[in-house]
Amino acid sequence: MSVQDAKLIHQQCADCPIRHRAVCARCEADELDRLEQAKYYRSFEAGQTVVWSGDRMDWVGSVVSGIATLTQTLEDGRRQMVGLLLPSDFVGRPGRATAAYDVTATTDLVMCCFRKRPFEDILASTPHIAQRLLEMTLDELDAAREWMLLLGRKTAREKIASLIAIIARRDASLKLRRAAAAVSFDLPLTREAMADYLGLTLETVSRQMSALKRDGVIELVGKRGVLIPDFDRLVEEAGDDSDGGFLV
Amino acid sequence: MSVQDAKLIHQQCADCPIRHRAVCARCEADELDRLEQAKYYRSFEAGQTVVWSGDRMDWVGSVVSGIATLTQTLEDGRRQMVGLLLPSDFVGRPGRATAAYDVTATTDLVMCCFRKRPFEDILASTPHIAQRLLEMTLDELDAAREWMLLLGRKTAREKIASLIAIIARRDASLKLRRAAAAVSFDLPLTREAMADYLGLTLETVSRQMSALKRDGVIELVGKRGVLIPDFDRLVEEAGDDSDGGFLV
DNA sequence: CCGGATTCTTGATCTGCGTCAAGGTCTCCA
DNA sequence: TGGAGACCTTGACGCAGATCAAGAATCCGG
Repeated sequence: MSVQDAKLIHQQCADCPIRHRAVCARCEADELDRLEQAKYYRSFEAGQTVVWSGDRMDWVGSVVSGIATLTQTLEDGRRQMVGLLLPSDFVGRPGRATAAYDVTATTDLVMCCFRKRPFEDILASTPHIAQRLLEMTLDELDAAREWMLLLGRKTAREKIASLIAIIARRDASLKLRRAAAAVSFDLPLTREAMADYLGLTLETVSRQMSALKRDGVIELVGKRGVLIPDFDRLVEEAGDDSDGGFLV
Repeated sequence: MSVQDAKLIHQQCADCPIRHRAVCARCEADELDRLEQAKYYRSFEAGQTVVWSGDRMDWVGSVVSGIATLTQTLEDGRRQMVGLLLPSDFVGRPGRATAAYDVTATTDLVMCCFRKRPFEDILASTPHIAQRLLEMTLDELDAAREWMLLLGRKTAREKIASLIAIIARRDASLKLRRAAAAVSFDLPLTREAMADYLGLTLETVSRQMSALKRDGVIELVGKRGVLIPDFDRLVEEAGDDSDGGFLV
């Protein structure tokens, strides 16, 4: 997808906190212009690193198209993914100079960015954006906490089922919603990335995928394709308490 | 500690987002009064449940004194703690009607509460509070992500060392700070609560505490008391990448 | 359509932590 | 001060998932 196409999508995206014109109906015209001037787009190829943890990061932004991940690494190389960024998700923290996590594009990626200083000014002067950002941050916090339950207490099989359910839910968010029909989609993550997300090894991920396939919970088409014949069955395997909620 | 004492502390607490008079220098007097009227204090005994997950929750609040925990539970009883609430920490989510987690007092606890509706009005009309809340929520999100790394990738020993380091850091936050002197304090959590926090069993927690003691990393005085002869050594055992950061 | 690189699957074996079980210790209250 | 109950420690054993090691499927450029 080209940056131009992505910008077009961006115009239509209702959730992105950075789409200022839509968010803020009350702002002064010159304020709007200031904001639009500060805005710029950046694109990355699949696999590229957007920023490394600890790097200076003088911008904030949101994902326009594609998928990115946030990961932390221990010095001996153990890696844990701590966030999955989808279109409209926000990256960067007002009031912090350096990146706290590695940000990596797992697919081709387009982001909409602001230099941090102007953005902070805007944040201070237009309450809507701070409030919208607060809401989004609270959602992320809920997602992170749901994920803590997964990491701390679920079995490998439950973890895999949870991840597939989560991806299915929002990949197919419109189609699905309790439609009993089978759902299919492509996993946007390698086995290794799944392992990093779930706190498992790549081998265990593969084994449990195979097990779920053997038990008829999912079907695999090629490497990345997944078909879910019975979504409720999958959710059951995920062992979710709160009906699965809506992670990320 | 009595509610009166706690209120007194509350007056002095600079971090609490709810201490409106201190936070907002620009508000109108009648707005202040409206806020102060809506405010009330509640106290709980150690072990009491503040709210159950799923319960209607028509208030928000912040901890004045004592410690509370947020936990999630799978239907078969597996429990994971997802938050530790210390004085000044905020509970409840503007724009949500029911509690998402069990909130439990682990020590005697005093909270400062607002009915949700008035609080939301105030939030909408006074940007400072939304911004302060955003900042706090971002901090919590960082803490949650650090915790995801711990849950997903650290060994039992590293988990214990991390938890002790975290508690030490902010329990002794003033005294410590690279002071080479030994630090000692009381754990505010039972072994079971520690296990729920770390995604371990109570037995494993106990075993690893003993192991750390045997290896001279910590000393135990009574059940709850901990003494850390060499803080850097402890941090090393925690395996932390980013110098341990500052969790919660 | 071929060959190399990546990514994924599967098997064998090992091990850290969970589980089950039996005491021991601290605390609190009479 | 002593006894009951909550809380903690330690041991023996088993198993889920990690680790080590081959292959097999898929992708991709030539």
